[in-house]
Amino acid sequence: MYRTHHCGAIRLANTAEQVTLSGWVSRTRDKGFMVWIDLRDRYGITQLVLDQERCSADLLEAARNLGRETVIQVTGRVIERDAKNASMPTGEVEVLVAELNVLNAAKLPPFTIEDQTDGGDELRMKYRYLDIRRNPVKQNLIFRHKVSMLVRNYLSDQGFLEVETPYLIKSTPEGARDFVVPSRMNAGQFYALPQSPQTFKQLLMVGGLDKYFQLVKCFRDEDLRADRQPEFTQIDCEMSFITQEDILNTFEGLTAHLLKAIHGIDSKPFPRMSYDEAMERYGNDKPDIRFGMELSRLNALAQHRDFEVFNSAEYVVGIAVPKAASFTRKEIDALIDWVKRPQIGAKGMVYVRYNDDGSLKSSVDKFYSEEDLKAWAEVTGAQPGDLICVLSGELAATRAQMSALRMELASRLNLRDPKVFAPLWVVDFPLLEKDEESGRYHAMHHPFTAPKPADIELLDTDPSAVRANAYDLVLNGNEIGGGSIRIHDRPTQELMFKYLGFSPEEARSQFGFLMDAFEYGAPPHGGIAFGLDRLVAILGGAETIRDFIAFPKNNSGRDVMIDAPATIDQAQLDELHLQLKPLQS
RNA sequence: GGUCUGGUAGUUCAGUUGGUUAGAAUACCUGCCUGUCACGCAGGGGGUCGCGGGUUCGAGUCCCGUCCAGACCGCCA
Repeated sequence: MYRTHHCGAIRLANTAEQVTLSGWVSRTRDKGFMVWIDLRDRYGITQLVLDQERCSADLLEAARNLGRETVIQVTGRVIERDAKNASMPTGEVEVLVAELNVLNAAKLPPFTIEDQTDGGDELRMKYRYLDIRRNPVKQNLIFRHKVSMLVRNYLSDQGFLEVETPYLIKSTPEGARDFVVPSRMNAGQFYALPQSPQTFKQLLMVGGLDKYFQLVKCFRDEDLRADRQPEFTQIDCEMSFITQEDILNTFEGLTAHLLKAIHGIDSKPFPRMSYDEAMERYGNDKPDIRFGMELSRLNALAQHRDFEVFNSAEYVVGIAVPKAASFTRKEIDALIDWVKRPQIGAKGMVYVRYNDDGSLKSSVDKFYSEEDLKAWAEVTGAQPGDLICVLSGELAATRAQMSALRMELASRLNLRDPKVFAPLWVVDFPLLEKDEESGRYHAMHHPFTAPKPADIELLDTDPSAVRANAYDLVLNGNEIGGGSIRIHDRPTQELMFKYLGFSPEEARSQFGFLMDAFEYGAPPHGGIAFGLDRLVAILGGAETIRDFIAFPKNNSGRDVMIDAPATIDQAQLDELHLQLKPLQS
């Protein structure tokens, strides 16, 4: 028997019991006459003690020579400590070691296995199995398990069935790039890994399962970000015989349940905002509504003066930055440089200091009177002590710039409180989005999304005005879920593919199975999918999702621990009927 | 595909205007230490300054290229 107790389990009540513990040597404190060892396992740390009087010289010597992370088993008696440590759960007791058994030696780890490790990210990823021994990472994985179980139990209680769908499916050109898998048995043919189980869950509805969910891996071969991995987990859901209202209520219920269970927060009802309103007020379809600084259109007030930059702009927009009038000239210049970086792309920034004494001072005083500036302040809601930032230019680009500036300033001013959770439904998304390069329309959500019935006639006249029964759930400025009511009849789906530029043949070869299914009694249905990794990270109060994934990929999509991806040998290539082009060098 | 930041001891970092033998902390090793818990004290070992080229009397430092890492833009139906 390796152990009678876990390392986090022993208390004063166990005093005088003989116990056997197994775990890792976290730290030894060697006073010569006496040695303490912090023995660690998943459940906690128990202090072991050995000394000259109560232990043999050999045993003491063996204990002094234990290196960090050695796996040991000890047997001994639980005793009350002379000097207690109130900061740890097992701090009132220790185990007086009678037997010590080294189960496995350990090389010196490349970084310290401590909550505050000295290891950098790259090293931690390379030795992720050591990183996972650290409390912060371990706790994140435990937290993720907790969220997953809350989701599973909640949805199961609501009558949802978890059904697995295949990972080896078919590539489709729409949407994200697919990861492909060559087929050995079918020369020259490839599977694709699913970007989502979208069509399968719709077919489960046609199959009459009524309510489906799955915690499922999805794969997208696109560039990574701090919050984006090539393989990620979705909470994928679909329901039959429902309206958009039913879906919003059901998953508002799920999300509120999580917020209540994890943070004790009552969050219902979630506010709702149309896509158009979100864009107008925040310049963004996933606004962080924990703070203000809403966008105000200043065209009417700022144009028709002598300031050509504004006069020639499609859109002039301002925000009131609370208590920022005290920014120094240097700080404001730095801010202007920030918005002018290529990533943001603004040409410049006009600012107005609304001083505490009520006076207004701007970078464009030459063109605007104090009366003018006062009007800007009224529209933006600026108070004395605030700073008004104004950008101008083409509508979509300027909105994006101002949205980025708003988020940046909120971060700098600590307005994004990680303890506050502000969920928001964004609804009435446009059905189609014009791709400026190709001039083609593509589905904003996906091609199975139903247009709002009232807008269908606009498809021919004004495609970008057609709204969809599509919705996103936004939490603190992050899109954590998105879904739609689906098309469930063949003619509408064919029409949609036509508008998206599919030939009838392309539509049939790629999605014929789905449209065939629609002809055999497909129920009205719709659904939603949550990004579990991101949801867990946000609920856990973190920015990056990587620490909530046991074995994440790095920025370049590499697993630096197993060193993947990697080449395969010629025999494997031959078997798969693949021939590699020479690599460019 | 692009922009930016970084790469110096096992690790995290500092390294001034280009100038003597490249430092600190921590980790590690040795010794000491009668209640430690980030134990303490004393001593010690440890460097291809990512790689290649260039400028220079002289390069960790400047220039060019390249590789790696990170953040972001594009991309992510």
